[in-house]
Parts: sequence; structure tokens; C-alpha cells
Amino acid sequence: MKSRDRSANVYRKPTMSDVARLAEVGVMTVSRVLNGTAKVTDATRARVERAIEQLNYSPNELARVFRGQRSHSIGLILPYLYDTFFATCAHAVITVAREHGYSVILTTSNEDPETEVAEARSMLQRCVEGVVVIPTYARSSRLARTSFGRTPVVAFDRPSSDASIDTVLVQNTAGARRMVEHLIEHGHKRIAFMGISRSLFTINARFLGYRRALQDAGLDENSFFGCDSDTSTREALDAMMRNGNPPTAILTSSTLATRYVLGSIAHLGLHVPADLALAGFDDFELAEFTAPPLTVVRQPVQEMGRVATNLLFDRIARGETPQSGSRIVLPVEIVLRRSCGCKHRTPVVMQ
Amino acid sequence: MKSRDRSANVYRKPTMSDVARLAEVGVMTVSRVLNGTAKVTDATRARVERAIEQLNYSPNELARVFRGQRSHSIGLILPYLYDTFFATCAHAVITVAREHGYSVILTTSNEDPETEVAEARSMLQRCVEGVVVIPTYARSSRLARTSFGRTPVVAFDRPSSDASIDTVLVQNTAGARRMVEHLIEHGHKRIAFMGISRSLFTINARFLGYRRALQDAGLDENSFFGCDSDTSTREALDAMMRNGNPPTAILTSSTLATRYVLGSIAHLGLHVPADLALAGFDDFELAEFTAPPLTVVRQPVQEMGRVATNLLFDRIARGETPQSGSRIVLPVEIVLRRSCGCKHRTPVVMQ
DNA sequence: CTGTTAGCGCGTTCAC
DNA sequence: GTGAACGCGCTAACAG
Repeated sequence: MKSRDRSANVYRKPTMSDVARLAEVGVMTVSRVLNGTAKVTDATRARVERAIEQLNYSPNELARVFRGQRSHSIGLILPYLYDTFFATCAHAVITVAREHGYSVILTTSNEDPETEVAEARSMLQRCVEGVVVIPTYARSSRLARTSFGRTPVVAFDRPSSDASIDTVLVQNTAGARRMVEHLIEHGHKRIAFMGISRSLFTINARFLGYRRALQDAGLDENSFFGCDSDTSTREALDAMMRNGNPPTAILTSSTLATRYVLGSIAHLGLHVPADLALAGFDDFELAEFTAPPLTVVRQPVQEMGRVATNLLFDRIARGETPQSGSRIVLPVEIVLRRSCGCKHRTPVVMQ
Repeated sequence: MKSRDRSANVYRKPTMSDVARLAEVGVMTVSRVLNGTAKVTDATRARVERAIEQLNYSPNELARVFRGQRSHSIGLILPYLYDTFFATCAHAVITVAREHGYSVILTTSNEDPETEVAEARSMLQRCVEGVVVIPTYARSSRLARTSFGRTPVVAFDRPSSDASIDTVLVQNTAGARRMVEHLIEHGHKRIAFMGISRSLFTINARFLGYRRALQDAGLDENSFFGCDSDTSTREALDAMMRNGNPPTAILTSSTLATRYVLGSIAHLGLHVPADLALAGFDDFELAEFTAPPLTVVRQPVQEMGRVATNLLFDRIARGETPQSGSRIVLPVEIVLRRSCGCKHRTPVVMQ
């Protein structure tokens, strides 16, 4: 018995030829009804549609792609998903993809360059038409334009180490700089910077803005990189404050750092902004309800995801792979609440 | 000129037969080298591997799937992604999927039943081997076991309207009940419940726990469903407090509701817990840094996602589609901080 | 051990 | 308007 005898299968998804047989037409007619590729008489169309209904048939998208059509899917690689920032990015990407009728294959790199390339590879093997990615630590990301063949790639939030990849960023440096200038306007002369690691592009860019503002004002730097846990942050802050010349203000470089610093401040019994003024980078939903409400640099998270994804679809549509990637930088806002020393009852957004 | 002349293409991904030609072997040999399906001499293997290297060949996963293999991908449908709760769920699912060597196709339903079925359909057309889903509002979700054919489906966080679908939930009712009992122990007699909508399964389940605790204590209910914006929440709370007999404690039924209530409380100038005690359902990272730190019912979010996904892989592995879905309920914890009136300096976790 | 053949479900090409 | 044949990249089944 040859494999022709497909009825032997206990269960099998109906195929186009099943529909054709039931409707007593050729497979091509079914295809035409499905895609509206050519004219079909109303009578036959009705027969086909009824057969489709009866069999609960739905076309095998994979076969279609396989046949050489577009896969209507893009890949998205993020470091993590439990971070609100990244999740919001994902939301934006998925939303734009849906607007274009595309599906998203989403994976996380866990900030591991190996995982990152492996996942990218897996996506390409699945014939995604493009990839949007937040690269792992800039230095170590091994993503290269060349390994993507003609498949477009757009990096966002952090640049890729490969300059020929399109990139969408926000004004990390300028934002941090303006925030520090604001703290200086409040009269602070000893301003500390706390972050996770300088090897993260965004953190480093923000640090450079901080440094620049201090230099312009002739002030000294005081930075700590290692806010990766409650205890390390607490110890660092404790050491800073015990120092003969403790900071009177702190700029935290990410929501995570902000959280750890907030915890440490509470633990040390410090008062914000009386004992220590505080400003963070990256706004978050509950920033208004911390004690006191937090002043932050707000980045256009959704916007960044949207712009990156639209850029990708642009590349896909034009089938072009640029020699030198474009670089788009989105503006940030300063949200003044109370932790910096301002007295605003409701947040004031600048620019 | 027939389509045989493939060299006419400006660019084309190398295929297995390209490799075979270069290595001067049959395609099957290449396949065998790739999959280790059968023995190949070291010599030929080396030749093949060199050809693969040279061509930078990587197998077309879609063709493989198409050929009747497993797709090694599962679908994940969530209401949204910008909600931390859902993002955390997604993270858990993706992590487990990766452990199994599977990719995840992720989409959002935006709580719209139509979108939900459309996305499910699209996933099936893409040959996912299973689907994990947080169904839209229980009443309206149109997901039915039957429309998935033999593809397993697991619902979590909320049950599906189709009882034959496996479901993983948390103790919503019991958790809320215990939380209210705790508020009662603090001496509160007028406890309000604030939530988004009773048509959401989780919110309703929590409300039932609240109601039960009050009934057991012989107290009256006071609930508001409509915390879907800052203003509606503020107006509702304002009305409650102006009432002759205002509540002395509130249980909010989700992080979102908590946020709105927190904002309203600040706006009305109320003091927590002196004027009004507060407890929330669902813990969040900054709960410790609100003023005062928030007492909450903590649900095992990651755990729920993991359990659901493992259950799915279990079904996939066994190729079974149960007649009646199993129902797994995960325990919750009570995290006592200060907003309920407790004086704990650090959180106390119960059970 | 290795190569050849025959489809998987669909759409393109070309006859009818 | 409609249908038959062919092949997309890959692998199971069968030769050699």
C-alpha cells in the first residue's frame, strides 16, 4: 500500500486537493478562489467555498512560503522580557507588525552574544523577512550584516557593532546632560552617577552626558558602576555617604538602578530630596507614587520601537540592503517631579 | 529558458543540492551529515562540511517542517505586552520553550476575541505544535478546542470558556479572601473593593473572595468596577469618601487598579494607612517603594507561565488531546508591608 | 555506506 | 474559465 492511501491516517489536516475533490474542481480553482488570482464563476466559487466550510480547511501558510512567497513574519530579539522597558518595546514592534499583517517570532538573548546569533540564525532558517533587534552589550554582539544575507536588520536602543546595520536610538547623552544641569541649577555641586555597567551602551552614553555637564560646570565626577543587586548598591551608597565629602544628589542611569538606589536610600534612612536629591533615567508608571515622586529623563520607548519596525518594513518593501546603515536619534523629555528638589505638585514635562 | 536556470537569480540562498554539487555527493548524504541520520565516512563528511562552510549554507527550516517534521515552534497569545504581568508570563513561556529547543510566535489579542481567534488561526496555519494563551474576557473568548484540531492548547491566568482546554490558574479567590481577613484583623469594618471590571475572570474571582470574607464576618460590601482611568477612579474614590459612611480600607484587584487608586489617594490628600488602609492584588517591583510600602497578594507569575508551558510540552510529547482539560491551581502568598496598617520594617511573606 | 526516486501543499505556467 | 503538470528544499523509502 503506497503512501497515496492517505485515508489511512487517523487524522490529517485537510489540504487544497481535499477541497478540490469534494467540490469536484481542480486544485487551481480552489487556489484562485482563495487568492482571487483570476476569475471564477459564481457557481464554482460557491461550490468551493462550501467545501472549504465543510472541511474546515485553512491554507497551509508554510507551504505557501515554501513555494516562494513572503513569509509575512519578522523576528524580534530582545535581551529580556521581564524588564518593562523591553516589554514595551516588544509591544510597539508587535503592534506595527500586525498593522502590516505580519507575525512576530520573539526570542530573548539574555544578553548573551552566543544566544543572540543562534536565535538570529534560527529566525533566518525560518525565513523571516526581517529582524528587529536590541543587540547585546555593544562590544560583544556578534551580529553582522553579512550573516543576514539580503534579510534586512534594524537595531534599536543600542547600536550594533556592525555600522552597516540601521539603528534607532534615543538621546541618551543629551538627556543625562540636561538632567545633571538641572540638578546643578538646584545648587548641587557633588552629584553622583550610579549605574549597572559602563559596558552597556545606553548606560555609558548617559554617563558621558553626566560627565560632560560636570566638566562644563567645573565639578568633580563621582560614579559607581555595579548596581546589579540590592546589596551591592546599598554598600556602594553607604560608602559614598560615609565619605568625607558625600554627594548631595544622584543620577541613576536606568529603572533598575533607580530601584536599587531607592531601596538603599530607604534602608539607610535618608530623606529625598532633603538629604539627597535623586533623578533617574527612564520613566516608569509608578514614578509618580514613589516617595517622593521621581524626577526622570523620559525616553520615547514606544516611539522607538515603532520607528525601528517601520524602518524595517520600509527596507523589506524596497528590498534594499543599504551599504551604510542610517542612524535615527529620537529626542527625550525631562519630567520634573519632586525628588530633584522641585516643588511641582504635578509633573512638569520639558521639551 | 526553463526555471532550471537558477543561476539567473541575482541572489539566492544556497540549498542542499548546491552543497551536494559542490561536495560531489548526493543530496541525501548532505542530509545525513546534517542530521546524523545514518553513517557517513569521515572523508565524505569532511567534504560535505567544507562545502557547507564555503557556501555558508544553513538548512531551510520551513522546508523541513513542510516535509512533515515538527515545526519546533509554539504560539503564545497574550492580551497585551506593556503590562508587566503579561510580560513576565511571556518571559517564562519563552524561557521554557527555549529549554525545549522551541521558538515562540508571540502575538497580542488586545482583549479582542476576534483578534484572538484570528491570531490563533494564523498560528495554526504556520504549523505551531501547540498554543499557550491567556484568553480574552472569559465570556467572550471564542477559542474552542475543536478549532485546534489535534494541536494542544493550554490556557493560563484565566480559564477558557471551553472546559476541555487545559488551564493553569492561581488562587484568586482564596488570596483575596485572606487579604480581606487580614484587613478585618486590623479592625476594619468598612472595606471597599476596587477593580477594572467584573467581566475579567481574575477580577471577578478576587471579588468573590472579598465578598466571602465580608459575609463570613457579617460586614457589608462596597465595590466599584470601573478603575480604567485616572479620572474615573478618582471620581469613584471621591464619591466613596464623601459618603456618610466611607470605607476605612480598600482592596484593589490588580496592579493597574492599584496605580489608579494610589494616584487618586494622593490627589485627594488622603494618608495611608491612617485615613485609609490599602492592600493590592498582584505584587510589583516597586511595591516596596510606594508611600507607604504596599501590602499585596503575590501571585507566582513566572511559575504559572512555566507550569502552563511545561504542560503544553507534555501534551505535545504524548500527542494526546485530553477529552476534559485538567485544571491546575497555584497557591498565592500574602506580602505584608505597611499600607495595610502593619508596622513591619521589611516585608513579611505568609505561606 | 551512498545515490535515486517520490512526494509534502501550494502556486506558476501553459494548455484546453 | 478551468485543469494538469511541474518544482520550491527537504527527507523517508528504497535501491545499489
